[in-house]
Amino acid sequence: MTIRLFDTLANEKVTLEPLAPGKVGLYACGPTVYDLAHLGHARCYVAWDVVVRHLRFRGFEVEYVRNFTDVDDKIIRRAAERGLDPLELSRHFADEFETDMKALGNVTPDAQPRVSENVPEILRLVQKLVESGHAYPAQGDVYFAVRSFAGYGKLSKRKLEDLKAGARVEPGEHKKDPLDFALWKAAKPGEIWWDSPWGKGRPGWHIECSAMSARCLGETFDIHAGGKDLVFPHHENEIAQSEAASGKPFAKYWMHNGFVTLDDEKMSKSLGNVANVRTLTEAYEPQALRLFLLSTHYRGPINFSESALQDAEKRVAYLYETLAKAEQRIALAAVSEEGEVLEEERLRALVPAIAEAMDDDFNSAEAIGRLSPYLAWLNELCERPPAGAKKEVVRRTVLRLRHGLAAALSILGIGTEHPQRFLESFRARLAARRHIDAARVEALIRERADARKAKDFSRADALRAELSAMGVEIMDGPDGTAWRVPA
RNA sequence: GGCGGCAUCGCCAAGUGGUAAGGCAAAGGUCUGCAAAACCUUCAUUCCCCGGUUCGAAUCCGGGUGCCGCCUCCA
Repeated sequence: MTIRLFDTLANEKVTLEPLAPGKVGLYACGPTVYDLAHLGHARCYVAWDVVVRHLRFRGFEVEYVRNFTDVDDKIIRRAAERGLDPLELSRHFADEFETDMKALGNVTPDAQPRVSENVPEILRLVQKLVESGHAYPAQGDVYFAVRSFAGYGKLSKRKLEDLKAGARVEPGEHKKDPLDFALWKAAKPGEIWWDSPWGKGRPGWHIECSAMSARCLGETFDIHAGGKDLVFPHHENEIAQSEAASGKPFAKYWMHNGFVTLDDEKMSKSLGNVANVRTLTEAYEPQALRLFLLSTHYRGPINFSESALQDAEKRVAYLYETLAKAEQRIALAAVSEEGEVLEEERLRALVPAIAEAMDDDFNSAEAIGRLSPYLAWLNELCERPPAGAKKEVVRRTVLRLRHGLAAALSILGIGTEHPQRFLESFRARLAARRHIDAARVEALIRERADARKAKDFSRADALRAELSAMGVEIMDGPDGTAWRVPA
């Protein structure tokens, strides 16, 4: 088993060879917490979550670090607008962020360092860069001298000469060269500050990731991940700072995810077309949102649309209905995993099929595609078991399939909830969306049952039509009539 | 202007040299008192266009067209 991943630095798919065999350190650039998480955050952190899940599934011991940037210009500005302490504001949105991540089914990172709790580390790093001549103080600020680092541009494949055209100096900055960037910013009156050898101030934007990744994972670590928009300048600057300070390679591999677009345009705050995660998870089933995000390869762009999310909801309903059917079947009578099953080879192929799709640059779309025939098979076994097969053999096959699916689905983080409970809450969500009153539905179903018992089928059909008009589908079964709200 | 990406069925979307996954929608069938769900079948001789390389190309090369992104805060 080898894992292949697309490395931005090498600009091609490479084989993952961790620094220490069997162990992977992964640092994902976290959010700047001054507002609710948007769909772009959801896309990105679901992608890295699946990377972590899959590496763990493959037996790697993963140390997953995702920071919070909780000190920054935008936080300071937003806090000032609201008359709040900046750290109070960022703590609030960090909590909200964690709520959203949980709703999306993401695992909690092993460490979530914050800038405000790592200022001493940051200062040590800045100091080191000043002492080694890679950085210089200027009127309370400290800047990194880009031209002092030979490898600058190697990640984003840019030449210094090309960059010069776009570089600029903001009023109030004291750069010697327009390409230089701030490591430390002098505090303006009223701003949050920490003491430093250069006076009161706070960290610049890029330095925190260098300091905190080194602290959590070491000066050299395996994978650094983030959105494509961070390649330049953020990640380019991190490399410059970190490698200039340590003299060692920084991250071995760089992974970047594609953007979320809305109406085929990049979703971004400056365009004002942002969809926040909270609004979406309130309106739609979060598992469907996750399935939608994973149905496209993480490096490509993904366009958000209502219809795509509705398709995902349908598929999620099918998935959980299938799993619930299997659980019911299994619950009928105890059966052990050991013994005769139907189509042993096919059963054995399930987990490898999914895992191998994921080995190839975490191709979740391919993996989801490979799941389909197994779900159809499971439905078939539960509803129409092969005529000649022994009940125990069918049941054992269902059990093995269910366990195989559980393992495969755990890599994706989909279908991992308790099926029956999930379906109940999903139905409640759909019923609420369509203003369906469950008590009334059940009353109509009882009335229809009486009509059917009396063989008054025209009355029964009229009641079905009434339910159908409400948006309710009913299913007659041996144990009575069940109802659902189609997604 | 510099750099980069993308273009695959009505819609979404895998596939980067070996002869087009999967999902949604649609049509037919099985099942059913009738349904729903489920299952089965059908649904791109073709991958934006034009050339080229090759025994063979959606996949590689050249040209064109269209869309998008980065170069400024952004996942």
